[in-house]
Amino acid sequence: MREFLRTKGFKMTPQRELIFKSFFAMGKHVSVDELYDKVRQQDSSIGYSTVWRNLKLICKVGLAEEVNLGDGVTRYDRATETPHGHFYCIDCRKLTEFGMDNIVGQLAIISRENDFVPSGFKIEIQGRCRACRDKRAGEKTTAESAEAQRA
Amino acid sequence: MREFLRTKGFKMTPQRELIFKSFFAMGKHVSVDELYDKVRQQDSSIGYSTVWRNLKLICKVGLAEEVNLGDGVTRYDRATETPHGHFYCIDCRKLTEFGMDNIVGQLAIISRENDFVPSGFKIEIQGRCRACRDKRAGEKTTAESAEAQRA
DNA sequence: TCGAAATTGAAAATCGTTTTCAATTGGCCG
DNA sequence: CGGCCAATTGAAAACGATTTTCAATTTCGA
Ligand SMILES: [Mn+2]
Ligand SMILES: [Mn+2]
Ligand SMILES: [Zn+2]
Ligand SMILES: [Zn+2]
Repeated sequence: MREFLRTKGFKMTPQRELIFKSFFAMGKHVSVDELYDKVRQQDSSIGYSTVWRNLKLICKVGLAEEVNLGDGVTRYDRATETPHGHFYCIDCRKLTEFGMDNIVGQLAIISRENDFVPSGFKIEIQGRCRACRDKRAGEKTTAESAEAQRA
Repeated sequence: MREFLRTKGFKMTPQRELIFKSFFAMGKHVSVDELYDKVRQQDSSIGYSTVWRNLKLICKVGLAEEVNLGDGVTRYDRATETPHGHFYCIDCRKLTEFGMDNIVGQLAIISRENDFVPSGFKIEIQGRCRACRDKRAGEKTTAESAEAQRA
């Protein structure tokens, strides 16, 4: 890692090392805050901006990319060998992944047909995960059928 | 329109009427600022928050939906009969649309296979549009081949 | 017409992101 | 080894789009 960064003109520091390690140790779709908290457990002197900057760096060198779901927080997703799409539960906001190898071909075709040179594909499927559907079903029978405020 | 809103429990006002009219008269993917400017040309007394609130309302009643591209501004896209995806040019940030009827079937299948009940699909293809590619080509030959700063 | 509920506009509050700046550190060079 | 310069860090402030607050006004059904 140190070497990898050096070739790109970046230096290694204790903070950076801890941040990188922690990021890759955590699950996918990590927010700055989440990583900040995590890192703080090891070294409470690390600043927020350092975490943020290194997350940006991780993206810049191609090891991750930002995921934006319109809910106000940017999440960082480790780069994967094969592209994947996201299921975004509109209730619990959990992200789940799925492969999209079969679809990528079609997206490439569509791009070509539209004289567009693609560099990346994003597929997001919104809906409800099993857990939230079950929870809803339970609540609906129990509670009144009045207006359920739009989640 | 007035009637449509009334049935949903909303009132009509001069401001609202102008905002709705203007929104649907403008092209797709309108931001609050853009609509605000547009509306102001007709009635310079309308407040920013009123425009914002009505844009939200338009979404709430299903006539449009927010589009988030991670560039900091939320855009509002008129609801279309058939779902469509977006080409997002990483140079000029222009959005172009494409139909995705053929792909929706597959996304539905993928969802079912993953025990996820979908309510919406989003496909975003990032890359470069023809205009920006041509522009780049021109610049590259003219200028030096030094490090092109990552756009 | 009356009044409750919705709407409006200005201003302020939010809040995640990004920048600033002085101090510190990493690592290449001699 | 030192020394030096660019990179990095941390705290704090700046940003900026979004959202809320609140008093005043308006809508529309009873
Ligand atoms: Mn992912
Ligand atoms: Mn669109
Ligand atoms: Zn869920
Ligand atoms: Zn372009």
